[in-house]
Amino acid sequence: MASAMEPSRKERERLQHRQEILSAALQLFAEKGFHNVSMQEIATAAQFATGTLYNFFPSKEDLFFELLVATADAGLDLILPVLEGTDDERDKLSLFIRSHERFAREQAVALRLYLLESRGWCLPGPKVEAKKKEIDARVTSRLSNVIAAGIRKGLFNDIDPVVAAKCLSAVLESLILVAAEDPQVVDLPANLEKVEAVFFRGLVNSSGDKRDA
Amino acid sequence: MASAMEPSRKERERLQHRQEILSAALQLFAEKGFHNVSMQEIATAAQFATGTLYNFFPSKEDLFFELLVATADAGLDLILPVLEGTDDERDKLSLFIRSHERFAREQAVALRLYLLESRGWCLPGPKVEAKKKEIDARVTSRLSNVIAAGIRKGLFNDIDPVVAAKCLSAVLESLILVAAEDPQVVDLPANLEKVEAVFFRGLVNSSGDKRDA
DNA sequence: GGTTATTGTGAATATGGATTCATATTATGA
DNA sequence: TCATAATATGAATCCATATTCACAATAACC
Repeated sequence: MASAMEPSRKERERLQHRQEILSAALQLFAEKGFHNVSMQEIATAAQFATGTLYNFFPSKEDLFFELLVATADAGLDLILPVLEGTDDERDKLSLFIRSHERFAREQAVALRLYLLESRGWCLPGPKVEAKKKEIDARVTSRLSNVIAAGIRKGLFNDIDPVVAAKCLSAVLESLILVAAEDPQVVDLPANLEKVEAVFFRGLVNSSGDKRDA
Repeated sequence: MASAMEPSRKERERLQHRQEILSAALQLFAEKGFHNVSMQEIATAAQFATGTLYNFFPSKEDLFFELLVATADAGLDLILPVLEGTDDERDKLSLFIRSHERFAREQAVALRLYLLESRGWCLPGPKVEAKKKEIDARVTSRLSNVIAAGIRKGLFNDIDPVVAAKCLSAVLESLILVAAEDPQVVDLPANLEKVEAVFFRGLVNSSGDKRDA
């Protein structure tokens, strides 16, 4: 048996199979939603037998939850980092908004999974509920911190940062969701710019004076 | 048999029964979502036998669809009228935003039904899809017309009216949905005011000059 | 009261799909 | 090559629930 260092070929293969199942499931869930995809379907798509799925995941719901967590975390890792650093808060927000384009492009499928299920009401389970709230809290908190900092520096108008943060993320989510439905039709970058315009002419203090902190 | 004028008692009773079924179903669907409510449950709640439901509605999906249409239309009738008239566009938008409080209060249940299902992905059926788009189009079109008018009059900054409209409705939907989940915790009127602040400082031309059309 | 039409009933049926498990296949190590 | 363990298989099981339908209750009309 291999040491703990190097995963044996067998272990790697197992992981690989696991990934293949997850990947097939992701495609299907994102396209049709939890309730409209059967384990049969997933198995067929992943080129396994039905029973095999249960060697990897105790239930359909667990399989789904694992996907949800993975995709949500990956998404956040793509979006949240631009809010770090000590840059100008306007730049951060602008970057944040624009980063949703890459997000939508690179993770269209994962995104659909996350947004569609997290907004709707298809799943029971306190696990999902909890995860959803955790994600929401993470985004809102980072975003509102940035906005609050901007307000302190006099870059932004004095507006409730939490409400502003929620507004912004609601808008971005809805925009991205529409864009994910038919990417050809929607010009996401252009729309993101327009959203930025809407919010910035609201948030940015129009008289050019800065107090600076 | 009664004339076409006066619905007979029998007819009225039948309508009444129908309403009772619809009402029970609304409560349940709004609370648990389409897939997590059984016809048994609805029948029990409405104090009928399972089979009786099928004397009124050909299928579970039809029952649901009927509710969706009814509640959506009622909601729109509550919200859209404030956008009519020749008032000041700022007032109209302000009223529009504030009218969501009444909406949330008076139609909390219907609202949950509509928002939860329309955002998620629980239902198949092109009928539902179509209705959803129709509703969305109605709201966006009225709203963006008002914004465009405001822009022409110099009341608002020159921002893409359609995008602005979509932003606003996305924000209001999300706010209302959260408020519907636990009405005690969320101070909806206060939040609506804050949303108004966010949007208005963005939309309202901060230099006080009006061009007027 | 008896006859017929309408409406309600709920057990029985049908279906879809998640989960299980006895078996087959494949890998591992001697 | 054989014995054993690990995986994979997919038909069979089980369950939930939408839908049906033969029958019962009720109302309408004579």
